[in-house]
Amino acid sequence: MRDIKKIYSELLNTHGYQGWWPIAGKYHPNDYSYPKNEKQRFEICVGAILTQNTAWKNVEKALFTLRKEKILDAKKILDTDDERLKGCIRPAGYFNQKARKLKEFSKFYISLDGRKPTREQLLSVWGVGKETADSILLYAYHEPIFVVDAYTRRLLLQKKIIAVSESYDEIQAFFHKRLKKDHKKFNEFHALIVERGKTR
DNA sequence: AGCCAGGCTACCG
DNA sequence: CGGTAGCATGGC
Repeated sequence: MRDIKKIYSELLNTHGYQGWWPIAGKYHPNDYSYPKNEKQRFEICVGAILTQNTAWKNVEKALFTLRKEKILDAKKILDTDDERLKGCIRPAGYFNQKARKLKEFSKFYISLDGRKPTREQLLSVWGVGKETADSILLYAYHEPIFVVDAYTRRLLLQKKIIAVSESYDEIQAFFHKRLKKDHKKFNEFHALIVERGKTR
C-alpha cells in the first residue's frame, strides 16, 4: 500500500517548501503565519478566485495592477466601475465572469465583518465552488481542510490509489481520513501537488 | 502554432 | 443525478 504520507515526503524532498500562499508576489517557505492582516487575507481570496482554471503567472499580473491601482480591497472593488475592474484583471482571463465574481465576493466579505465564513456560506457565493471555498478556508483562515484540484486527481490516478474519477468530496475525505488535521501540512501538501503537476 | 492553465455556472439528457 | 459547452488571456 502506497501511503500518502510517503508521497508527501517524496514531494517535499523533490520540490522543497513551496511557501504558499504567495503574498504580493512573494513566497515564504516553511512559514505558515500568513496572512498577517486583513489586507493580506483579502488578497488571498481574490487570488483564489482569479486563479480558477488560469495559470498563476497571469493572476500575478492582475493582482499587481489591482495593487498598483489601490483597489485590492473589498470596498474599493465594489466602488470600481465594471469596465475599469475588467481592464485591471484582463490578463487573468474570463474577465467578464471574474469581475462579477470579485464584486459578489467583496459584498460577501464585507458582510462577514471580520468573522470567519463557513464552507456553506462560501459556497453560496456566486463564483465560489468547492476548490475555491476550500482554498480560502485553508490559506486565508488556516482551517485544516484539504484542497482537491485537477492535479490531485491526476496524482491519485497515476499512483493507482483511486480507480476512476471519484467525486471531490470523496477525495477530500480520503485525505482527511489519513492525515492529522494540520493546516500547515495541508497547506504544504496541496502546494506540492500543484508544483508537481506543473513540472509534470 | 496549438494546447492548456492552481474552476465555475448553466443547461442538457 | 452525471456530463459538458462556454468563458479568455498569455506562456511554453
